[in-house]
Amino acid sequence: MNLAKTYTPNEFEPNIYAMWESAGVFKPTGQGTPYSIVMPPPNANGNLHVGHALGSAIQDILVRYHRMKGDDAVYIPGADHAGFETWVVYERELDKQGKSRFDYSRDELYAQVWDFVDKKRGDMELQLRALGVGADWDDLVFTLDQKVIDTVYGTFEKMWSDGLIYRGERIVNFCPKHQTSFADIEVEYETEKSKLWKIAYPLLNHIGEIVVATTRPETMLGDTAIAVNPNDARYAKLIGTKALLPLVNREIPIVADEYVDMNYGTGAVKITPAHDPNDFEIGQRHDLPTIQIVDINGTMMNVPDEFVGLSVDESRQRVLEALEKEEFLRGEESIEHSVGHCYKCGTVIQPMVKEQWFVRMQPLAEKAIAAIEQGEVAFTPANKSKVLVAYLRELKDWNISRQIPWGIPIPAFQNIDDPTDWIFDTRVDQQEIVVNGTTYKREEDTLDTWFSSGQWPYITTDYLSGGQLAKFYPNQVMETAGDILFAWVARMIMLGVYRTGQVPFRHVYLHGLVLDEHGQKMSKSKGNVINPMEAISQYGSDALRMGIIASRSAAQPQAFNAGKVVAARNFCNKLWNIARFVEAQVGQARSVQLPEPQSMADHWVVRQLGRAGTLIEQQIAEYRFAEAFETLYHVVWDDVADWYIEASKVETHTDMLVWVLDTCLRLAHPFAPFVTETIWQALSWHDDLVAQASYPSVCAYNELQAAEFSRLKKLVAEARYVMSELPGNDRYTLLYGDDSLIAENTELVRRLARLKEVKSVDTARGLRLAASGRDAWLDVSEEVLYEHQTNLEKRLVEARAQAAKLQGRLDNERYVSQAPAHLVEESRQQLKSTQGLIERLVNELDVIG
RNA sequence: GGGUCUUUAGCUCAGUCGGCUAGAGCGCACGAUUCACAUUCGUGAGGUCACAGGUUCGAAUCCUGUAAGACCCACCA
Repeated sequence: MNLAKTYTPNEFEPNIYAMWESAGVFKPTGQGTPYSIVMPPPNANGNLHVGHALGSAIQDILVRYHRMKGDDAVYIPGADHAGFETWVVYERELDKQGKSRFDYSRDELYAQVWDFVDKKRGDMELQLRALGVGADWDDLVFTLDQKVIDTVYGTFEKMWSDGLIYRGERIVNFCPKHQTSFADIEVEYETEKSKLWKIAYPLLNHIGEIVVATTRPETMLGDTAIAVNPNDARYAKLIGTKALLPLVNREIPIVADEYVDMNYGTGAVKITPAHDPNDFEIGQRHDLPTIQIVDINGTMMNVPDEFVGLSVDESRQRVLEALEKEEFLRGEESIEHSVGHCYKCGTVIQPMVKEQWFVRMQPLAEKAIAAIEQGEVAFTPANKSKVLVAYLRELKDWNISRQIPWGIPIPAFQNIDDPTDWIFDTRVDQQEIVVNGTTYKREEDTLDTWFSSGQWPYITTDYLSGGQLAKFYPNQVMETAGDILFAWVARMIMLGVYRTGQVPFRHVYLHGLVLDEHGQKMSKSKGNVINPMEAISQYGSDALRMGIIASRSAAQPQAFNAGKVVAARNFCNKLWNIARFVEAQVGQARSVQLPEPQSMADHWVVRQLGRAGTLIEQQIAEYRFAEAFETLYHVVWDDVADWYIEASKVETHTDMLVWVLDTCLRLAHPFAPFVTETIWQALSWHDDLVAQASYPSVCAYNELQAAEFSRLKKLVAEARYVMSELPGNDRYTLLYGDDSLIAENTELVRRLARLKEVKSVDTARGLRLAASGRDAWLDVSEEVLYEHQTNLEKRLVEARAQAAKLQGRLDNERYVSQAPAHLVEESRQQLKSTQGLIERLVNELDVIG
């Protein structure tokens, strides 16, 4: 025997992977329809999490399946430099060494992080291999590879000349801890309890005061106006006049702006253009000065001496105290409002005015919306298309500047003599360049990671340069996590359409968040993180793959279920043992041919495997992976192992056994690549690898023969059931009369039903197996027969209820006239067979009674 | 404020176009077991499909509303 007695995945999985790689099975064959999936590049700064196990299992199933179907399939792997994410990790490392980013230049830091990531990246790639990911490693793209940077710069230049990229002074989301700005999408809002303070500003041209309401009193130090609604009668005559800003004693105008809600607060709003997005816009409309009062460290500047250098929170307290003392406070009110936080460190985001690079989004979004609405990209689940379009419609300009050293440098230079003169240039390794006698200095910011990863499909396939993989663009499927629909999928569609004129992929499949076993979100701080590598060492890679896709539907946040992983491990063990049985029967070296079914069990198993194969194809085509796996699980376990293998112990047809196992291995391969390959290799029936084999061939069978076996199964099941209801554990004899199905299969029936004996009799006696409708009895004693009477009565009641229900349905004229004819016919047949059952049960009770 | 999703067995979840007695895994109960596998085999119990209406010959499935929960978006100072 080549197959060991026990199934021990950890002993063979690494070798199997090495075998695939050295045989080059993951390379596109150049034959067939191109089928491509590009891996969402995992962050190169750490370990894979369980979400990767789910995503990569689905991606790998699709690619392996399509390869077996004869497509020219490729799975392009990647690694993400993950700009800000990695920077956060590295900054922590610096912190541990007692260093800070300010101890080094941008170029030095870039080099350090490069080394750091280079070390980490290998781990991630090994982990993907452990998951069985059949990716074409030679085509791996790292998001800082030269070709990525070249393409990204090409896009930047095109956008620049198309007027889609501009540099502007805007309110940006700024994290004072990480000292960088963010895109809107990177800010996490949380609802917090706070207070709405009312502050009196003395009027200059009238007697009295105007009271404003604010949640951020400290920002009053930067106020440059008060705004009221133009239709607000209360303030009408104040419009155009001035008020005095308390504590600062600055004269500020009272302006009218539609933005102000008359019904909220006092109807008068203090305007701080430098630190609030709405105030900034009002400031633009009314030509107000912008005074920055919070610096990049989150401390106060440009304010009266007593507040300079205070943090925002301290400043709030001191301002309130001062206002109280000078009697400007006019009350406070408890409210709830949402506050933006840095999604990495939780620090409160400070909106502040900065000059940054922005992408004009609406021209890009419009084209993406059109493509989505025309169905050029399909979504699973389908509703996500609507959700994405709604997002795109509201999309505002995108801040792509990041004040961190780790990332792709922004390819722009500024005239040292004219700050408004910017030029595009890719010589970002030089701090200064001279163009036509003018000196320009480098922009020190880097690009938002999503700006480059948003171009992933056409970069990885070398589509723009027309490389070897160009035919794989657009990709067939983008499989990724549902929570990056906006951040990534949206940008890939927009940039793909912009740069290539076509959508980057035909289908988007989104998987949901994997929660812990109790349905809670996993997090390091809760300590409930499931490590996929531990699951692999415990149960095997195949088991994790199947266990994690089982019972899971698209984009649904669902708990990790270790029970499913165990069940999948047991399934692998079942496959293993089917193979061991077959090996023992037929040996290792032999050829696999399309067999000719002989016994009715042969015909039946051919039918079952054929049906399952077709069903799995449909289910994969509809992205129903959990159901496809369930189909596989049941055909292998229930049909093949529990019935066909058992039947073959009575009558062995070796060619058929070989074909059945071969078919199971092919069907199972996309789901359980390691164990199927291990068996395939151990048996030596083929010279190739199952990873390169084709999807199972269909084998002809006779439906009548297959149906005969189904009838036999029914008889066996009834015999088992009736015997389990009988007292004691005796083995019974089955008696049969004029019944050729039993007569021709006495040994099969005896063995499957665990009977003592199966023999023919002239006169009926004992307990009739009524349900299966065969001419068969269990040879039981009078007492047992009598005890069994109640069971028969119970079944008779059930059968009569069923018959009444069917009769009622058929008596309903509207059912008969309006329901589809085949359903009506089906009901008639059911009624007939139920009536037959009732008759047999009544006879049986007569005999006993 | 707007939107998306979820609610089915003790637990975690499937259930496609509305159509057989609503399924799976785990768990539970009873039984088996030298002959591929205790990572096994057989049998069974367990469900008011969240709730209330409606449409239909027929609803877990479609419509309306209610409740509970999850998530996303949004500038309400």
